[in-house]
This record gives sequence, structure tokens and C-alpha cells, in this order.
Amino acid sequence: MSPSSRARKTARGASKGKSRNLTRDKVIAAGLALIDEAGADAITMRGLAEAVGVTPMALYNHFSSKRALLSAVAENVISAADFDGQHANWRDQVHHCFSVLRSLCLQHPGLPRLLEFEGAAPASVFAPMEVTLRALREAGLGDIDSARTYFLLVSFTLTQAAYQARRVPDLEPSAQIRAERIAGRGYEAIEHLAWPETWDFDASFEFGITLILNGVESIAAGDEGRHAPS
Amino acid sequence: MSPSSRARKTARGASKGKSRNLTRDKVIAAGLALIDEAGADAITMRGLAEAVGVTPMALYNHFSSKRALLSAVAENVISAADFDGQHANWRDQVHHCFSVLRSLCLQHPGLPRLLEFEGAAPASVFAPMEVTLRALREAGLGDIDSARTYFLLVSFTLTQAAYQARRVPDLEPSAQIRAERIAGRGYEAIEHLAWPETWDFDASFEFGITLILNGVESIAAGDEGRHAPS
DNA sequence: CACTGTATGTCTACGGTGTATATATGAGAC
DNA sequence: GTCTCATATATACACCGTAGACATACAGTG
Repeated sequence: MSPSSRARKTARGASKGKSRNLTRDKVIAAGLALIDEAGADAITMRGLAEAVGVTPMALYNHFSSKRALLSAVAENVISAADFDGQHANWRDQVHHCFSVLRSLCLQHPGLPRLLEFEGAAPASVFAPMEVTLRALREAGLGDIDSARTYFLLVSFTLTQAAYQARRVPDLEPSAQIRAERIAGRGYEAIEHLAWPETWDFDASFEFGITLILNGVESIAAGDEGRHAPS
Repeated sequence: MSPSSRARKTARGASKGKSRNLTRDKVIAAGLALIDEAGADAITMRGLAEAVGVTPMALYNHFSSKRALLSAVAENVISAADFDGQHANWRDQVHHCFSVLRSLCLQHPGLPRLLEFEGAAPASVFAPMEVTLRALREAGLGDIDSARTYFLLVSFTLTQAAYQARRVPDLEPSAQIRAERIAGRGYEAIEHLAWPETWDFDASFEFGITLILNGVESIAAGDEGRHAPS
């Protein structure tokens, strides 16, 4: 309500700065900086206000709530990215799209939290969706299946990136602890697994995308899977 | 520290109730009930204490922290499930495993939050991993690739289930709003998509699992994907 | 039986969160 | 110069997790 009326007033005057000192884009920039150095939950209205040099309540003149603020931050990040890459074939197209999304998440840890939860998803989340739907349709998938595959890709990419980015050592299982936890439970497969001491997230991402795209091809070719109806 | 010494004492005496009135499993049960009706973030030490009929600080005699409490709740849910199903082929095995995981998440909304974040993952999360690794190895995947596929499956299942379970209407895009948001942005593919007014989550889950398992077969068959190195 | 140690529960309090409400301030329009 | 109204502030509320000091009542020992 307040921001809209302000916008009306500003539109009447000039489209530049406001009457008073300074804000809005500054808040978003400060919020982004906060997310970059600490997690997404490090964004606090009080801390953010201090970073900008105002009182906490001043932020509410520009954002109706914390959620709206976070949404604006996410919007700022997402809308600046180029998810399309003008790639020749649909596989490269999808791969590029989610590589970009992933690197955004790694650059700004906590961004996945902003997108998935908090209901703070901004309008620009539809950009990667558009690119993906086009590519998948080109691959031969139907509308609904394309959307389903998009959600699968998003789930995978965001979750993995979130896990990698929010990598705080004191929560790490750390081989040692992991070994203790599974000891004596008959988890042969896990014990047998030669766990690398540093997980290769990049390779895992490539693997996942490749697997999914192979699955797309198989579905598009008409293989609807075959779990016996028991 | 306190709980362990209590356990030692109890083991010496009888394995039944404690000295005072009652707790521990009661807390877990109450926590589970809270999670079931409201989300995971509805679990608050004060609210939980009231539900059990004690003071908030009384909980700390049985759990060292809120995280430990949530972990115990998750453990209670996960450990009661049978992820193995003694299925004949690896596809049905994996399908069963994640169907169970998914239904747990739908029964107890907010459980995904417990598992993914908060670092509250209990020891029993390794049970589905064990089942999956065995099945995937049988499918012909290597150790690391099996682990990677497991994480892919988990990402997909938990994220989708979380989204479905935390379905609060006032956050829903709701066709109307969705249409407004994408209007005039050139999102042809999205606009063209005939979005069902009620998303079929079950079918989407089946689709995703099938797609992934098809991808597994393709990888196991030696198709490592082919994105041209541009 | 009484005694005592200790585990259990309570009370109070601290620093933190998001934000509703009322007030002061200062720039721009007339 | 005066008025208006968007902006920034001050204060306050309800809530959160939990640290610390204290009260209590049972368990084990004599």
C-alpha cells in the first residue's frame, strides 16, 4: 500500500531518487551482500537495517514484509541471469540453464532457501522454466511431462547446490562420525562404498543432469518404464 | 550428558518409568503430533512443553537442544518404516523405497524440513540409502554413481513431498496470479502449457521415479550422455 | 526407618526475532 | 510561508531458544 502510493507520487514527479536520504535498491544490495557472506537466515531486519544505516522499521516503508524483501533480493539475482544460451540442441540448452541456476546458488548461498521456501519465489523464476519447457518439448516430451521434468531438474539442482553451499564443517558427517553411525547395522553397501574424503559436487551435478536427460530421451522414445504391477 | 547418565542409572534399576512423572517418548509423540497438524516450524519448545504439560526448560532434561529433539522425532518416524520390501528386481526395490519415504513425508508434513535442514538427520536415514545402493549396484551402477543417484532420488522425493505437504493456499500461485505474473514476458511455452487446476502429485512422483530409473538403465548401459563440448 | 545424592521440574532472565503503532522530521507543491 | 504527506524513528509486544539458580521428590544406602 505505502510503496504503491509512493510509486504513484514518484511517477508524477521524476523517476529518480526519493525525497529523503536513500533506500530500496540499497537494501537489496545490502541484503545480497549479507546472503553472500553468511547464510540466508543471517538476513535479519535489524542487521540489515544497521547495514544500510537506518532503523529496522524504516525498511517497512519500502518492503511490506521480510518475505517481500527476500523475494526482491531473489528477483534481483535471478532476473540478471541469462538462462537461455542459444544452444543448438535441447540437451545443451537444458544443461546450460541449470548450470547457470546452480552457479547462482553457489555464488549466493542461501538463495535456494529463498526460492524453495519462505514462499519468496519472485516472478523471474519463470525464466528458467520457459527455457526448459521449450527444450523439453523439442526433445519430444508432452506439456505436462515437460513441466514434471522441470520440477525434477529444479529439485535436484537447488537441493544439491543448497547442500554444497551451506557446507558448515561442524555439521559435516565427516567419515569418522559417519562410520560410527552405521557401524553394526548391517549396512554392507554403505560400508563397502569408498567414500571420497572430499565429495566432487561438480561431477555429481554433471552426473545427475546427464542421467535425467538420458531419462528424458528414454521417455520421449516411448519407454514409460516397467515396474511390474506386482 | 544428562540423558546418558540417566540411562546408566535406569539400566541398573528397572527399564521402566523414571523417578518423576513422565517424559521422553511422550515428548517425541507430542512433537510428532504437532508436526502432523502444523508444519515443522510449528514445533516450539514452549508449545511442545505446554502440550506435554510441563515447563519449557523441563524438555532440556531429556534433550540437549531443540535440534536433538527434532532429530529424535525424525528418528522415531524413519526407523519405524520398512524401506526394503524384498522386491524381485531393482526397479521395484527403488520404487518401493522412495514410495515409503514419500508417504512418510506426506503423513508428517515438515519431516522433509527435519531431514534436509536443521542438521537434524538421525542415524536411520542410512536405511533407505542402504536399500538403494544395493539395488543400484544390482542395476550395474558403480559405487560413486550409485551414491550420486541416491542423492538425486532423495532430492527429488523430499522436495516434491515437501512442496505438496506444505501446501498452504495463501501461498499458492493459483492460475490467476500465475497468469498475471507471466503476462507480457514472452513466456510462450508456459502460457501454452495447459496447467491442470489441481496438480497430480502422485502421477508426477511416478513420472519422476520412472524417468530416473530409465536414466539409470541408460547410464548402466554405458551411455554417459553426450553434450557436445561446444 | 531415616538420610542423602541426584535426577527432574520450575522460575526467572537474557538476547534475539518480526512487526504494529504512534510520533517526529523534512522535502516538495502551492 | 505554509501545508501536506512520504519517510525515518521510538517504543512496545509477543514470541523464540536456552543459560543459570533453585525447589522437589524419588532411589539407593545405611
